[in-house]
Amino acid sequence: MNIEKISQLAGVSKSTVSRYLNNGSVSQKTKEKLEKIIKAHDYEPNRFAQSLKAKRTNMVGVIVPRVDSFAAHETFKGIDEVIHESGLQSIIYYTNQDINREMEGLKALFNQRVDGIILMATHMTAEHISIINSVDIPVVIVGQFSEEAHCIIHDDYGAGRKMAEYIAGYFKDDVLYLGVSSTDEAVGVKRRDGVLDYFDTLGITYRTAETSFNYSEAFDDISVIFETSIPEVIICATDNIALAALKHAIEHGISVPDELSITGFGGYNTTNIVTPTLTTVRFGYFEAGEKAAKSLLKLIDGERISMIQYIENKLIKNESVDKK
Amino acid sequence: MNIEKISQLAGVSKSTVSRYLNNGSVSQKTKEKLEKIIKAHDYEPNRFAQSLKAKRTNMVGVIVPRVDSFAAHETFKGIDEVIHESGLQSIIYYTNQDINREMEGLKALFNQRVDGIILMATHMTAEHISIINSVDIPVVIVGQFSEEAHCIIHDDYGAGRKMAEYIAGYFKDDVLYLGVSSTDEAVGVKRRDGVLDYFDTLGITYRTAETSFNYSEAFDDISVIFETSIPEVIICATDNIALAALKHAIEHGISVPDELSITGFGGYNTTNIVTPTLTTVRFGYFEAGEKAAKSLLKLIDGERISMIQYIENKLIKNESVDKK
DNA sequence: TCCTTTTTCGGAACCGGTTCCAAAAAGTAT
DNA sequence: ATACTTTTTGGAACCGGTTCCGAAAAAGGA
Repeated sequence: MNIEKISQLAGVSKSTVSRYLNNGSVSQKTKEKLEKIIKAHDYEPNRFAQSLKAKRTNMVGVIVPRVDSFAAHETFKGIDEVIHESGLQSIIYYTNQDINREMEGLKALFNQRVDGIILMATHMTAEHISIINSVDIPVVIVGQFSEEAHCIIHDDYGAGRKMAEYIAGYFKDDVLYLGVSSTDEAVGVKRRDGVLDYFDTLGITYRTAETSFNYSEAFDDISVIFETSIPEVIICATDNIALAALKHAIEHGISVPDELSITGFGGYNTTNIVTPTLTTVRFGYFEAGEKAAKSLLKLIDGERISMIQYIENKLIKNESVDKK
Repeated sequence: MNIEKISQLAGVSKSTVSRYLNNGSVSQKTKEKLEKIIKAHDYEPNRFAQSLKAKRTNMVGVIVPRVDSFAAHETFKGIDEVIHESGLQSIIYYTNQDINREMEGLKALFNQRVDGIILMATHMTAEHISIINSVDIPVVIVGQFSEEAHCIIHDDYGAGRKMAEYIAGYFKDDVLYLGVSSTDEAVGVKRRDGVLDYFDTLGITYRTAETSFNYSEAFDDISVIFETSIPEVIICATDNIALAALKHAIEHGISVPDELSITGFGGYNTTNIVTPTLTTVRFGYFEAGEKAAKSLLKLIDGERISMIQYIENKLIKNESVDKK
């Protein structure tokens, strides 16, 4: 079934059917006739033929570094919900955290003629920017910051500060901040600075250390750190790291939160499953995904939007902090 | 840049360029000439134009009920890896566990002219089958069984049996099997029967109860069950349920595994994060995804494959069982 | 060298839509 | 009824490829 056959059945021309299907500048009579025939044969126009001549392909590309993290999931769900509701399709380009495949993905999706791309970036490089500029379709970055692209980011500095304020209410010293590499601008730098700047203004003394995003690597690092001395409170840059710290503490009979308080960042589901439940900052991952998709749709429609949009987060006061 | 321009630059006809791009029945000389020109302008053929005339769209549809479970993730990763390596694109149709959207997805993806569909089904209904039959492209179902469709399934019965054998080595009575609704054929029926059939042959006495896949609902159900009496060992139909049981035990000062042994099924990452680590059966989710994708590609190429393929699983002996 | 076979190539139709333009029909005002 | 405006419609070109078919060129054989 194609537009030609429909037009023959209705006794009109192809162009009339096409017009009916799109803007609809068609008389009431033909409209009704076509509606009936199209429904009867449940005809749907061929997307490829449509996309060939028309500008829009009604597909958006989503570049996803991983799918096995809470943050990535939630963000993806937010994106998909908006895209799906708008009647578009999302094409996933999965990179398995390989930053080179992010570049590939940008090019490949552009060549696919998607209408726009959402990039869940691991971190931004100059090469990213240059490809994004060379690709003349809208691109929205979610989760990482860049001055030269539209991006949706979490208020990591604010999150750090919230946590610092909360911790400062109970502890004045012997704080350990366990961060990640500062190659990650959002988590490694902003989040850390949010915490430490506030401690600095209050004159709270702290130590810092660095580990990996990976659970087992973090676990090993923590074992080494705790060998020398165990702090009163450890502020971990991610929930995963905090979970590793918790695991270590339980294994070594260190009571949490009585002897050691632990906090994370993220608001992962697992933080409510472990015992004690983990104090953390919950980020609006889902909202970020939604906003990214909505922003992309606006850009596709030619609207102008602000280059940076922030997503709120919230301190979740759970059991892993000693509220003495 | 399009095929016409390339052909003009090379001084040959469109058809020659097309032939070069596809089967390649072109003389060595023109081959080299075209290669150079195409590389110089980094030309890539328009997929929509290609798909219009040619049969294959080089896109496969993947219907995904959820992305926030370990099982779904791993399966998806397996699928994506194979699809991506084969130079195809996967279009995700996310259903958010709404079974009606699975039907929608089948129709929508078919209308999109994808070459084939992988369905990560929640459970199979007659309607599924009828749609799958009406859609005349290959469909592979992963994770659920149906006699009338190609499917990749986990050996749930075998997994149940393995666990039963292991548990039977330490416990002879006071076993609780906490299952899920038998509307879920794989988990609710097969997995349960694998456990209970073996217990029956050995004459081991047990109780059974039923709960939900959902962590919090399971948690509430467990609280009710444990009010009357606490068994020596609880075999939970999923890791999530087992985690809920563990949580309850820890909260109520029930020592695991000394007073209560707990097991799950799934092999989720979280089972190694909690303390004690959880004894479970690890399913080959990633392999299932891979096999589903490979099978689909074969079907697309017109090969015949067997209707049912099983994926192996493995008992993981962790700390949550009392090996007295 | 001539004939036959094989390989390479170009022309044209086609895939299923969209869009522009001019013609036809309908509506309105005089 | 006529002239003018607006709405509706059909024809044809086009999007960027693929594919069939027959012609031309190259290769092989006698």
